[in-house]
Amino acid sequence: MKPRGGRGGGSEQPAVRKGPWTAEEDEVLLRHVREHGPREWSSIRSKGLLPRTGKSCRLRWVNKLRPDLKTGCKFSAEEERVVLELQAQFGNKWARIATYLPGRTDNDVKNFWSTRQKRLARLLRAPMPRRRPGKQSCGASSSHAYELPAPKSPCMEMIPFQETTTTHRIGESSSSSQEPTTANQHTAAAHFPGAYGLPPPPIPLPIMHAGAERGSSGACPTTALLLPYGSGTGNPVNGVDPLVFVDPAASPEPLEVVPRGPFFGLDDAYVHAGRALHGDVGGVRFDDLPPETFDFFELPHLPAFPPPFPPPPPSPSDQL
DNA sequence: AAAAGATGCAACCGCTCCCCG
DNA sequence: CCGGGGAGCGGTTGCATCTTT
Repeated sequence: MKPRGGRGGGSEQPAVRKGPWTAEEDEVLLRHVREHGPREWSSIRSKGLLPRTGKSCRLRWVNKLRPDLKTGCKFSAEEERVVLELQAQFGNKWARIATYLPGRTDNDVKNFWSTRQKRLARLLRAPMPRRRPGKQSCGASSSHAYELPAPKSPCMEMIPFQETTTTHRIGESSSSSQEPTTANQHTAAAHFPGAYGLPPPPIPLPIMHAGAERGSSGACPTTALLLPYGSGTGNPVNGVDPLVFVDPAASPEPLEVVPRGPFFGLDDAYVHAGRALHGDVGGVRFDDLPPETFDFFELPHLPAFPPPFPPPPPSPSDQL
């Protein structure tokens, strides 16, 4: 795709400033929005109001200065659930997903998802390439992934989300030609046929507790010799296999279903079982669980169809 | 207490879409 | 109809902060 040459072609503007915004810049930007609305971003620079690009101004407004933003609070369980369901349905359409979450921006959703993805990848014993020593690139220099002791799969970094990144594309005649590409970026390399069939190692798995603080403090609560096991039977509603714990030493039979949560979009039909064992976990969020909790989750199979979701609500206030 | 690692988030970049002349 | 430019979106990166060792 050829770059649009004339971009920023005003050219006689002061040098574009990048990096963190100052309070003064915010104030100027807010004033502009008050006077002109959240439009005409480019004019901010062309008028010499700020040495920022229109894109930068727009981003600052959308992500930080908009008055209706929920800043500084983590995603609630409900928000988390919505993100998961919508991601499964729409794919990485963060802006679209964000329209269902008042006060959240596409960047918020994107970051939330990314964080979650990284954590799951790590928890599944697929160490993400360290960012400090070099930029991450799945598989590109995959030596890290191959350091895995277990015969899992190469490049498992993206595995945890195969089910979701793929889900929405099945049966979705997407209007966006970019979706499959995006999906492939995450899932193609994550093709790991062996992982689904591999029995997990016999390592104690902590029992989840609602409200448990997140963190890898290792302060995991009680543990039990419960291992995750994909039932392979499929979710009757959305096609996603439930996560089932089994104790292979005692019995090959599934012991319990992992309580629903925001994790893999499990259907409510599977929630009650978890509640029966662990109490009501409806409010448990991904962040609330000890990472070890997920260490040996088996991955659900791909759903056959994207779950339904109601039509988008009226667009939130992008205006003042 | 210090160092190393992990995490979360703000911001930038590249690309596409869409409107307008 | 076509091309230019603005706006928007998704992916990526940099860095400050928090946590763990």
